Amino acid sequence: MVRVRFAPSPTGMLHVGSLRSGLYNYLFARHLGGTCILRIEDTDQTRYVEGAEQNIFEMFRWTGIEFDEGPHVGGPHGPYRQSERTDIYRVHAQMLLDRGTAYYAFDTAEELDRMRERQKAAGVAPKYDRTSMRNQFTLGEEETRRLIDSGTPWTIRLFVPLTGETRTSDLVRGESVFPNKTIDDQILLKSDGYPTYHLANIVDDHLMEITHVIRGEEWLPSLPKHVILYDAFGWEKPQFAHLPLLLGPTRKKLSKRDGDVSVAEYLQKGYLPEALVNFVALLGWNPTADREIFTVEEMIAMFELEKVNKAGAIFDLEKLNWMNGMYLRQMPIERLAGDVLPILARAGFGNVEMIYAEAVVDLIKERITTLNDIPTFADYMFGPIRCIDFAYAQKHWKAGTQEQVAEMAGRFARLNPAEWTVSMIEGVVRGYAEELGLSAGKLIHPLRLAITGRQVGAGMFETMVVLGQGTSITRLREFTGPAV
RNA sequence: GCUCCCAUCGACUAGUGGUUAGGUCGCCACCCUUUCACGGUGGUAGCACGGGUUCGAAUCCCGUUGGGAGUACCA
Repeated sequence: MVRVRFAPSPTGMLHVGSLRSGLYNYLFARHLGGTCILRIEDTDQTRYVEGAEQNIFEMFRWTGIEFDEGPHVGGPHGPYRQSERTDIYRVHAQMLLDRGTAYYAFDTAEELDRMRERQKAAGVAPKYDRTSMRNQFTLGEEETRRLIDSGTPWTIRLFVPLTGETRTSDLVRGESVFPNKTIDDQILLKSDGYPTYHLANIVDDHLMEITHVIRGEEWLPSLPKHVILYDAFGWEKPQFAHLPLLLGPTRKKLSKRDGDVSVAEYLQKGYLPEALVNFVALLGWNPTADREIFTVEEMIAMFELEKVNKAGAIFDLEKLNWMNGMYLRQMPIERLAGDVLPILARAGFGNVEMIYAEAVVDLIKERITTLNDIPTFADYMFGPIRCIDFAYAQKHWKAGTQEQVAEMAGRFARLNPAEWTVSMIEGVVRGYAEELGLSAGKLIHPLRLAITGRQVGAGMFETMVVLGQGTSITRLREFTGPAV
């Protein structure tokens, strides 16, 4: 039985890269009928951000990705918050101490800084120097005991052999070999009693019976440390799969500098969760080259780690926008209208009827990229015209136009309410155009101008139907040409 | 600097020795048309470079170059 985990640290809003990692874990587990767990890695007291954990839960709920075990749902391997497991890590650190694969160190931050400066000056790679720093080996057992008993702050470091090499294996990248002399004696237990990622992660993955570790490529360089740790404990290793990074436009790891990187921002901007998930899924994984749009169910059915790419992928907003538009057009209208009411309210259009919102969304959904575009794209559907496209007005509002518009308003008024349909309105306009010997466009543009104030919009007759007979006629009668 | 990873159109990718190197986004043109979109059609553009291996390399090997990640008592 396959068990995977998504293990974010609550240090900020959930990142789109994290969303993808979580998604891949979820797809992988569901594909194989396994279990996907959520573990909160909150071992850094200094970076803890209030509300971050809540944001993780909320964003995954928004995207529909569910975890089988986690702090929010419980499970047989809890607690799922590392800050609640500190005793476990301490016991395991002691196990390593007993086996001689870890040791006490007493160096202060300043001493370590000086060590790195010396190494840098000497042109050597920065790495903890076991032979010259203050630790169990240089101080001796007795002094070590005395320091600990006297309350001197201490840490526990991983003992990495100076010779030999460590081999790693990765499902997407294959085998790699790391010279042991380049691997640092990583701190496992910090002086504040909390574990570092490396210890907590290995211990929890083992205790939680994780079979596959699927995580970002930024962890690849520390994989040998993890391999050494598993061996030090004498534990069987899970399989590893390091995912290609999500990149910004400059090909560097996607970060805040590159714009919106948190899932919450895309929610706020009116993107549909289905579109975001679909988009992010295809960054680094491709089930088949002839399709772009997939439901989560389809992705689950097709997901394979073997099809995950090695190279990083740029997060391209243009394609996300296109994809969101695709989803917008195929989404059930009721669902969209429900989402759009709060957006309208925020834009100052309160008291909009659900049925009316549905009609407007249906009218313009082909022309917008996100739901947030609605209040600005079609403000005239929710209140009086706010602005007039002057160039458009100049082009289509000529001498005599006023009278033609008035005539059409009169004819529209003669339609009974049941006749307020696209075909009837169109009939009136085209009929009148024929009488005048004009192309219909000569009349439609003035109509559009008087009713919407701008050039770009949905079909004119459809717009008038949604807007209603009374409002349409009123606008035609009250419009007296572009203000000068 | 050191360690590791990576390399197909501008972007996301298909391709696992023999293809006119395919698809999608973007861009351009045309069609549809009351505008803008949608939709349809066509087009633009790519195997980083150099050596091998092979009858034959985008595909395999080596090197170069380029890019990235890591190098914390952060994850």
